[in-house]
Amino acid sequence: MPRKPRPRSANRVTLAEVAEAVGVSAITISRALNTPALVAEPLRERILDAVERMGYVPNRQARLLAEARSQTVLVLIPSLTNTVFIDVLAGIEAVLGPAGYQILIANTHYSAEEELRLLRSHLEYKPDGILVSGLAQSPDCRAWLDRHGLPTVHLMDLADDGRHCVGFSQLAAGRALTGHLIERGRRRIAFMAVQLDERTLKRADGWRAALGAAGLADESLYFADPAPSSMALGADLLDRILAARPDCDAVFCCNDDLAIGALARARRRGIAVPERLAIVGFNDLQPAAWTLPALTTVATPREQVGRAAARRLLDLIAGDVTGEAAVDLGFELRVRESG
Amino acid sequence: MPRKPRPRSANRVTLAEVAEAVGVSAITISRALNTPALVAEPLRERILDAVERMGYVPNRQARLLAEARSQTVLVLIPSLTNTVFIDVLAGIEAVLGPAGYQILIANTHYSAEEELRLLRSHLEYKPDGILVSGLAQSPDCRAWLDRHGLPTVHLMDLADDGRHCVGFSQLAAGRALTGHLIERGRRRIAFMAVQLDERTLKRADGWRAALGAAGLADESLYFADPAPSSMALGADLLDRILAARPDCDAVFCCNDDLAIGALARARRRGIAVPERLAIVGFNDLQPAAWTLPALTTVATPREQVGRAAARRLLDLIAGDVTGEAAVDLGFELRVRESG
DNA sequence: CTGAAAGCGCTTACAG
DNA sequence: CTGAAAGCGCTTACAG
Repeated sequence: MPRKPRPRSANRVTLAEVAEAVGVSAITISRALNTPALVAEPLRERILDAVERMGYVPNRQARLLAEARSQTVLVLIPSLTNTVFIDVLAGIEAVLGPAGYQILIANTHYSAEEELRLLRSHLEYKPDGILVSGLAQSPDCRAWLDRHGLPTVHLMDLADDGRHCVGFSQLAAGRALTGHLIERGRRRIAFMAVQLDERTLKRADGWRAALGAAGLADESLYFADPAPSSMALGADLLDRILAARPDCDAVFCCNDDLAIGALARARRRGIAVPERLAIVGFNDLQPAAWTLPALTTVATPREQVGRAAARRLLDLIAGDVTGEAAVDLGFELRVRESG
Repeated sequence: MPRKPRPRSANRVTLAEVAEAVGVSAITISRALNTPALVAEPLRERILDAVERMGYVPNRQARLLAEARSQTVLVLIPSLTNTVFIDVLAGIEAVLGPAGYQILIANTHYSAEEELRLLRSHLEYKPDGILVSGLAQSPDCRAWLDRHGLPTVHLMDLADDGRHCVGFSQLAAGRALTGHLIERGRRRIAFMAVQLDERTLKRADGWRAALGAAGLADESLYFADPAPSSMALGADLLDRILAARPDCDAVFCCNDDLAIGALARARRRGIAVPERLAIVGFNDLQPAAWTLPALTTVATPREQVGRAAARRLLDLIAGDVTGEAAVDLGFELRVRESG
């Protein structure tokens, strides 16, 4: 019994309709479009004319279903407003776009529950692979990834448990920046932590390691706030730090936004930077080079991470699992004027 | 003749396989998942158990195809690195995500050819609607949109030709900011234009209108560079402007990034801002409030534009075409210290 | 409450 | 060079 025809949206011309119009079978239309060499010249022209005239646009959903593939990659990132991930995304797009993949972006808003929810719902798109930023997935999330055996590459950090990842050592970067401050003679170096995601915590561990090695460890110089990062928060936290520890001579802000806010507040308060107080950031986003004094920070290879991770994922999808699991792209100290 | 089975990727459990395992028909599994009320309690439990145990994840491609809908919205934006569009995207996501839509982001890189190419290829996803930023699509692009009769909402600007759009008047904003500078006694106000997209050109028209009305028109104060925007470019253009017009007493930078670069350069050169030279930006991005002196600029309702446009699109998709075609969300002068 | 049939719009072998 | 048949994995009516 034929089902009742459902209303289709305007202009949803199908292959069958083009076929009927031209007077050939659907598969010939398909071939004229996908493997034109297999269709005789004059017929092909008539078909392409009809396609143009009728405004036919192939239905990708149907094609992918028939081909039993999705040509889709899922990208799980914790934030869209954080420039760091935009840069990573740009790198991913630069590699995956030309490779014909559709990128599905899921914003987890730094929440483990959101992450699991988004992962589960987006698995329905049957992605060929997944790019995840951060290694701090909930155990549930990891279980799902493992279970579905989907090629997965982690972004922006390094793991040593065999998971594929492309990034750099957040801990080493935190240690290096702190080491630089120590070398410059700073002795009471505060750490300003916000958001408190895995990467921030590792930078803090690096700060602890460097302070410990120099005999300067002082946990009362650790200032944490779980709120999302912003310049305003950096300014406010600077006030809190100086109120609690007026003897502090340097502040390691866990990212550039905080540092820019802290720097502005310090200057408004008439605190000499870097003479009286060093202020350093992390990431080397564009504005870091344009503050006065220019910000000392750590440059992170964000776009390269995106590109390398995308390439790695394409390899994994193709079944090539050779090579190191963890790809370290390093980081660079950018010593400018603020510390 | 049955076709040869193609290899399916690991863990691609299908509805039919779950059905076989449970010993019922596929449709019953589908019902247990989508309309559980229609399946008897004990059977439903057995089914959900099997689904969980087998790690079944429905194939959205197949579902959407069967339902003859896509539940997808295409978003065409000119840039991902420009924070303006990230904010708009966040607003779109906030509305469309909860509504169950998948957002397909296509980055046109400010290129009309890219735009047309991306539009054509993404039409294959049969989106239910389109969100486009800017009104400057190529005629080809507009022809495609018209022809396919897809619900479309334009972002961040206003049109008067009946197209649906949500934004504000770029021209009026440019005029207002220039008017403010004139009121403050500036007489030789330069305009720094980059990228030269439609929105920038309209801001420049606003600048011209305000200067003209005050009898201050001077086209030699218009400085344009088609290069992409950056703080470094803002700094360089400031040098060029001052070299050509050392008598200039204000610079209207067509966006905040340029203004931040120009401001930094001016201060490095020892030029007093705003006393000797006013420098103003556009958009009121986060850093604008944290420069020294703080940047005078125009606040634009980016996230609200995203939200309102998404809601508008949902209405259009639902067939509701009542209401004004152009929704003006306005802008706000943010007078700070730099001009 | 459960199922057999048909269909969504395409592509992949296999014939001819 | 072109086509009839079967299938991708799901859902929608219609029966019972």
